[in-house]
Amino acid sequence: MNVIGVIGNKNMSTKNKILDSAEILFADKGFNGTSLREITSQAEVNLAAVNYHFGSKKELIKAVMSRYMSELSPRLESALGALCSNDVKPSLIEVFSAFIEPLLYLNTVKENGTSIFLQLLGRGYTDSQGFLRWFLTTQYPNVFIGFTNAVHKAYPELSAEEMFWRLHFTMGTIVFTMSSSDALIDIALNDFDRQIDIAGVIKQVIPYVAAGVAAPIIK
Amino acid sequence: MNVIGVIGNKNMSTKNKILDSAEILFADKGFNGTSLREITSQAEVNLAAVNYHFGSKKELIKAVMSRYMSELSPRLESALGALCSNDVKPSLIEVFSAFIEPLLYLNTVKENGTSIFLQLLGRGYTDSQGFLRWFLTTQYPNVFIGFTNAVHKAYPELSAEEMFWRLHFTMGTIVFTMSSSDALIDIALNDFDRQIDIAGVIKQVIPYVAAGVAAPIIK
DNA sequence: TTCAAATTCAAACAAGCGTTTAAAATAGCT
DNA sequence: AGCTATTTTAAACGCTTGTTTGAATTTGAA
Repeated sequence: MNVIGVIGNKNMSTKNKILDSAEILFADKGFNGTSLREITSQAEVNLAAVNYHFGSKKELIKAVMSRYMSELSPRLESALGALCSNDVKPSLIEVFSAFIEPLLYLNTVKENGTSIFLQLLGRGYTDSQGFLRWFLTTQYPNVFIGFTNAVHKAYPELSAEEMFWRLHFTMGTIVFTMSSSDALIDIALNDFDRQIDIAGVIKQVIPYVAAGVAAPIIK
Repeated sequence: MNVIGVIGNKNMSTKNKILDSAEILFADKGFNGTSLREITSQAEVNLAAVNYHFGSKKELIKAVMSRYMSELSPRLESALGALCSNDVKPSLIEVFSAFIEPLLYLNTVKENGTSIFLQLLGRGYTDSQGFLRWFLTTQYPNVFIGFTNAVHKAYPELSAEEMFWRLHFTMGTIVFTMSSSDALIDIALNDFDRQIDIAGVIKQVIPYVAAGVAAPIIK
């Protein structure tokens, strides 16, 4: 039994049926690219149900993201906080590895939850002209603060400006990779005959972003 | 006088007026997010002109990209080819730096050309479910081959699969950063009182991606 | 100048969008 | 069972989308 919604259960609420269908379609085709009619017909509910239960499409998008963020945010905060609370200086690999457990936890909450969430995150940064970015940074600021603090502890020589850019590069790497992870995993399967899952992609990306953030400071 | 279009010239062709308006709107709001009516009214041409001159919106998108790729592709090929033709092993910094001159050349071809092109590239990878990615990889395969060869020469220990992932991470970093570069440059201006331009962003990103690709191989 | 080709134009098309409405159905409490 | 509040439903709303049409206009060579 899932915490988020109930898969394949015909007795679940209209609200959750909509959320479950919406998140998959949003992840696949973007927020702008998915219509309410697609969502409601896949969820097998009436078209008007979205506006009845959520008010508008924009509020539905927020609700889809909040369902994941409410699970992720506290776990991420405590994992990052733990790195900063003791006296030993963490490595950047450790900082980025702090994301693994909370992110993979989403897989136990919902089938493919990790992948869906990261794809949604990617969509949110490119679709809809940044309104979702605003929503996340204002609604869950502690995640960003905790992350910044952890990176600063691991690499104090990095100036605020350099850290700003490198964290955004990192965000870009993760978000872009995940928003096209399905296609990339397909290519990897064809070209290298290697079955890879979302955890495998995360394992590949962490050394990359850790090295990027740790790059020598340019003069 | 610009190679691509003519800025502020009332005597330019309808076709170029459409292309000039379209690329800016596409870069700013994405392909799906920009309507033909926005394009034609900003270009001060009739709505039907797009379908008359280009056939469809999809063909217009291709034409916008092709105008830049035809300038960029040969310069990129020769810059990357030069790295591979002699006997000295290039550093990864050199490989990525090979992109700078061809990319900045787009600025001489069109005002803000570099920034616009990179934003369009970012849009193309997330909007429209990857049809533009297909278009670019099939239409300009030599750029990808040259890049792969150059990276292999700089870092031969990297397996094909690891290189595949790291190049896609790199692509993600660049493309994502550039598709939101306007917002990022604004934030940098507010938070650090630093005027930064697209060339400045490129300078920041190269050490990052070079270090990422050069990261130690995971076991 | 004439005439055919190329281009521009206003208008309309069919289709899809998010949202609203008011009636019908259901659920939950007394 | 009866009544109220909640939820579901079909239909329509007003608007925007990409595309097409056919007539008006401009262009360029003979």
